[in-house]
Amino acid sequence: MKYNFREIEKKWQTYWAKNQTFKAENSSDKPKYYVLDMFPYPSGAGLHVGHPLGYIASDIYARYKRHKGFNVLHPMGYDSFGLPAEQYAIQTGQHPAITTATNIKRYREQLDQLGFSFDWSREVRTSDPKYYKWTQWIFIQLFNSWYNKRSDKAESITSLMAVFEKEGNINIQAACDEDTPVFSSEEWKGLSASEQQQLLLKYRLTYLADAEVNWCSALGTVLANDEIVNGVSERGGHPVIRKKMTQWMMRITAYAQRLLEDLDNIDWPQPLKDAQTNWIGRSEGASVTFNVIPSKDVEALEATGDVATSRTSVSHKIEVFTTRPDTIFGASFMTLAPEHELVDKITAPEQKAAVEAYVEATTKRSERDRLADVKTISGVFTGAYAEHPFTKARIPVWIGDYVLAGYGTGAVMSVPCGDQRDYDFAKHFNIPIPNIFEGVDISEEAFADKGNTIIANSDFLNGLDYPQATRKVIAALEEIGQGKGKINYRLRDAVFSRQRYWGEPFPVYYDSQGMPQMLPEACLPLELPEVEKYLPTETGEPPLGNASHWAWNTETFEVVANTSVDYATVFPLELNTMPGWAGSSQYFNRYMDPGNEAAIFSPEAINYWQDVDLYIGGSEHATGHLLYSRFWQKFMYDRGWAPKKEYAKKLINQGMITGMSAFVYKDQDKNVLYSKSLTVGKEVIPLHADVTLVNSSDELDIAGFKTFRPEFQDAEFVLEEGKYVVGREIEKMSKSKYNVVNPDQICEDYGADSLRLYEMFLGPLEQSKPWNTAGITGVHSFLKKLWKLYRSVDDSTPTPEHLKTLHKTIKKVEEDIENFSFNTSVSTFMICVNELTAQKCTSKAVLEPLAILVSPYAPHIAEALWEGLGHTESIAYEPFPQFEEQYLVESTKEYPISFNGKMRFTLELPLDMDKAGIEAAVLAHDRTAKYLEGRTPKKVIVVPGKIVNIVG
RNA sequence: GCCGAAGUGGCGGAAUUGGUAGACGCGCUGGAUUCAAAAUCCAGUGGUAGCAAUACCGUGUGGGUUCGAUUCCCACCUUCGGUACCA
Repeated sequence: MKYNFREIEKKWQTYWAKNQTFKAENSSDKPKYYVLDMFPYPSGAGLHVGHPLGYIASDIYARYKRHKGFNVLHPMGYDSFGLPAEQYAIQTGQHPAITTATNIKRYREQLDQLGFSFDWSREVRTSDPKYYKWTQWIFIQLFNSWYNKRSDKAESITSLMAVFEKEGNINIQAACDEDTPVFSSEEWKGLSASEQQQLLLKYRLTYLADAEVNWCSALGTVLANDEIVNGVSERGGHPVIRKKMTQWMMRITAYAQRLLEDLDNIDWPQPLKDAQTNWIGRSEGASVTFNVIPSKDVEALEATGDVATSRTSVSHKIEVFTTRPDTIFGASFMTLAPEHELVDKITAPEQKAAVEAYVEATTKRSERDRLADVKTISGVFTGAYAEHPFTKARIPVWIGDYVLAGYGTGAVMSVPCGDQRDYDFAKHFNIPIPNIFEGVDISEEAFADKGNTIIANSDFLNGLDYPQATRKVIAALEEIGQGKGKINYRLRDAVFSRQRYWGEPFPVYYDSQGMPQMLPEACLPLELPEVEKYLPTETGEPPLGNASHWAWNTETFEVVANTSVDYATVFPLELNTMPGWAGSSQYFNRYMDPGNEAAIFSPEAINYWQDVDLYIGGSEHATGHLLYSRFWQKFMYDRGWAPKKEYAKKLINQGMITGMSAFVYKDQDKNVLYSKSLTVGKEVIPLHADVTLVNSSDELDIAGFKTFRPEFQDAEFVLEEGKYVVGREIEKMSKSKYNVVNPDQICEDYGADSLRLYEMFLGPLEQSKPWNTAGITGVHSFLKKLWKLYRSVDDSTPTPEHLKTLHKTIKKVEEDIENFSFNTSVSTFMICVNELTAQKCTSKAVLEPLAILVSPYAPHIAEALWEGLGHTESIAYEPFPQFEEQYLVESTKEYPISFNGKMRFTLELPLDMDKAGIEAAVLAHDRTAKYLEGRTPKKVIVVPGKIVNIVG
């Protein structure tokens, strides 16, 4: 009987669905194991062969764990809010929900045909009100929480209010806004309700703030830093500018230190941890306050030369952050960011025009321009001076765009001898460069090596190295009240508002004072309303401003809010929606109890499943989803809802499968296309050709190409050796590059099992690799051979050779799966089948366990073979075979040999060989003999199966 | 610039703690089968020299450690990711 993969795969997919073979229960005698994939955004283009790579790997592991006796949770869902569906709605008017539903249906068909063992009964969709009810719920919890730095966790806002009542905020240590004033219990009580709310906003974990945001006018929305690539939007590549807007923010910075520290406790790829570490960007140093000398005093100072007079009339303070407080005596100027709030206040009248012109020029420059020419040094003197905290010398205050408003305090003390940017700036504007390092030449460049520093010309720091000087100067600064040790993070609070339609609505309304209020939980979900059009309103409101009717639980709201007025007008609702990462930040926990309508998940469910054991997905989410979700998890942990600080023990980044694009070369001026090697010395424009029009020897189907691109109907094709040869280049798989290979066609031609095996066979899971369909015949013919092997199975006793082949395979496959080296186990299967075929093995005792081994990789054929062996149940839960060493050493035994603890090699020796024989064999070993020449070993120590020590 | 990953046949890639480099697959060559093709099966396939046995050279480059290095150390080159004036 022929290997009819179409029939087999269809049959077993139906069987699994019908019998709910992979449904996971929330309790079991078996140990639990949770295998998670990053759920996809269902795009209109459907899946290409690159998408399932991680899903195949996780499916193999999930199936393997079932064979190993675990209760496996392996869910799948859709991250179904997002921009493309909305853009499509703007263009066509079709509601994003319809687009999304259609796309999901298509995704589901494609996923189903690959034979994944997902528990579909737990599917979630982030755009489903039943799901986003809980996204809104988390938002409310964040709003009702503050971060207590003493207990180092998030706590309920009511505990903070209780403290305010009692003693104000004098003893509170919290993650809060920089500008939070100090107040007493009396002052607090004296405030109006909305003034109190205003203050509380400074503490809440999600808060409303005027933030400098990345505004993309083409998309009509703000973007997070990780949604911007090279200064343009990740989606669409539109320009992005800085703009101040009132936005919902997430106080992720409260968790900066814990997000950093806990990286040590999770088994995630080092490059990904490094990316998060850099993104959080912890730097240790000091904050130092410089007093600005009022400009009227400056002239007096110059006249008298009396530095001390300025002490009495200090007005403004400049706070800076520095990682090198030890170099404070080398500070010869200060630089403020052009956006710094003091710029207006301290600029001297005679410099006003120049400063204003400079500020104007910088704000006009787009982020992109600023990035493009980082090498140009620019800046302007403010005419103001600050006073050195120790020497009391006057230091000129400059502004320069190399100082960023968004980092630290937006101001630096410039130490040209110790920092290259300060050095370049000083050189450019002829500012003195005092040298404060012992025995270092700074005539050409700054000296920034803090490991080799001995401080000089620095008063009480002379002769100290970096750590000593740092400690001493911080102590001195604290003493005079002009600074302290400080840890600064690059991580910013996350902007959480998007001016889009297709996202989660905020469960927020604004009261008569304009203060944000959370909807009562009973009103959730606040459903996304219907709108006439998906663009901003005429008044510039986000698309939700077009909504006339909001679908929310009005009755409940009336009861809870105790009002029966027409709140839709009295209480305006928040019109922004949440960003893409909102829905994906707790989905892994929702899978544990997806149908729960009373809670995001039950305590029983999360206490049973705890956390994800294995998470597989792309590394592109390193500083987005994978950071935000860790943040929310820690919040859920702090508030007692989740039992684990980290939600994923182990994470693997699967590599990208790239496409092999094909190019034709058009003459720049004429309608002539040159074959690849004829382009030398010609001005040609490379154009993408559809890869399906190119055969395996890179020859273009010219007739097909003319149909594909009719504008070349009459073009002249210049051939080489009678062929038009295309150029090849490896690029990301994308519709626009015409290099997409579709899994449907491959399933049709070779079957899902072949595709699964081949995707694994392509190379190491974590490596990116180009797709090349040609090689699939290899794994496909392996499956055919496997099928053939099971044609005549009998109860014959396996020979030692059969058993050796089998157990060798068991051992290798198990090791490979545990190490995620799926590519090499496919090779192992091929070797196994070739050997068993050559050995004419028909023994059920060998073929039965082999079917189980193959089952995680090629589940359909494994089920069919299993059935052929006379079983009536699915193979999915059969115990994984155990290998036995004895079968591997049937005829010979391998002795790894260690010589003087140094020399090591492996000898294959007969099992019954005695010591003398082994010694002789060791001496006969040619490489050993070479070394042993002239040195007679006294004895050979044999530890069976382990080590042979030759003592010379 | 900084951080990270990786360089092995014509191609994708194997190689346990340092121990016969190139497993397995693709491709290619030759053969069997066939009227012919597809499919299948068998043999060969890193380079150079040689009829051959065999010899020499070979894991990005140059050094080093070692009886022995794809593997460990140092320097450099290249490619790919991430990040970018972070004080």
